[in-house]
Amino acid sequence: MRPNKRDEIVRKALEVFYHNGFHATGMDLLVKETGISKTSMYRHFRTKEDIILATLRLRDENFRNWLYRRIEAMADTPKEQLLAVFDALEEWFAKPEFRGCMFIKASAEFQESDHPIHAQSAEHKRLLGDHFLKIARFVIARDPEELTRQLMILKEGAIIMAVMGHSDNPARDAKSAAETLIAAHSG
Amino acid sequence: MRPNKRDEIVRKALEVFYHNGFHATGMDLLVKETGISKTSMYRHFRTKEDIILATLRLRDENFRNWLYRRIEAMADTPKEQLLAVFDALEEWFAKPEFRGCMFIKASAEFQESDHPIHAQSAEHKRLLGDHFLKIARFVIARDPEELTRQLMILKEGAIIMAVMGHSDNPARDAKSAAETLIAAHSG
DNA sequence: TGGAGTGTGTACTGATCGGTAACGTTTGTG
DNA sequence: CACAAACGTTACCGATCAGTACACACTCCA
Repeated sequence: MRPNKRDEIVRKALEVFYHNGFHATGMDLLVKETGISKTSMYRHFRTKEDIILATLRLRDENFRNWLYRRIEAMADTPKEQLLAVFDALEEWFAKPEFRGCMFIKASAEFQESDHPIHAQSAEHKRLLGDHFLKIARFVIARDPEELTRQLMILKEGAIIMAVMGHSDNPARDAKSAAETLIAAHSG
Repeated sequence: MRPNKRDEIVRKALEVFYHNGFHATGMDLLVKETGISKTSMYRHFRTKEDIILATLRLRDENFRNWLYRRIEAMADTPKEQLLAVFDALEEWFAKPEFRGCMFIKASAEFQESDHPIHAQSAEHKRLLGDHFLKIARFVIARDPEELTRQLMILKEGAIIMAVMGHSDNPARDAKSAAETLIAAHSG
């Protein structure tokens, strides 16, 4: 079997789009940065938009897998796992390649809510929320949905503050807030 | 005095950039949407980037003035004012022209942290945080800085969830979280 | 009255946009 | 070995990008 060129395109394009932005990355730059010919790209994908969608699918898979496994590795109980989300965020923010959430940026560049790219970004957040909710059901009995929505708000807010804010450690702030909220919901 | 054309450009360009995005808005579209000639724009501004920066300055002024006055009108005590931020957010999210936070979008499209547009967006968040901190000092004595950072996280997170999320009312979720946090910090 | 300053409209620049055509080369497989 | 699919290279397409040049109209003020 030949090494899968399509996957290679998606893998490399992901890095370029994440680092450079979507509109700001032209196909010529994509060719230069990935070292893959334009002919090859358009043999596997109809349009630039299709490439973007494929990178977002890969990013969704990579990020959710990483986060889920990370919080499982760091914590034993469901409650500790919910809090470990913010420890994982802290690790993410510290990575040198950290450039914010790719889906927030995608939905910022493609704003119409019925646009495929926007819809797919929203889907990523929905899947994350579903996973958190499953865990939250083990932690509290009354209104785990509200707690989950609030934890999502903390997570997204921490990401924004990590990109734009002046706070040293938004993940730690968010985690201590999460501790308070979980305690309040449990009481 | 002639009516100030420069201000008119900034006012109208603000709407177009906010609705359409920065990279996605070309100068020709800007001319069409604003009804102002390209010659006139380049007489008042050297580059498109200068126009963007001017729109962000106006947006910062408009938004902060609106928010500050709104929470003053809605609440008497400092604690109620901090919570009224989220009532104001709810009003904002409900506006038909709501398209998320212009500064989050700007910093998503211009990612380099030393880019003037990115820096100006971060400055907006800093000014907001400073204002919240002044109020928070009246509410709690111990670590108002941390509470402020957490409220900022809630605010930014609520905006993201309003744009991408599936929750009905992220502002309400954020507000109830803020109530819990303030109570915890006060106790 | 007559510039100076400000505005519009149109046409233009070179560069870049997303995407394609043609052609030769490599590579896995029958 | 032979063939076909996959790949790279190069050149190209029309459209659009940010920005400029030029001719002309209006208004203010000396």
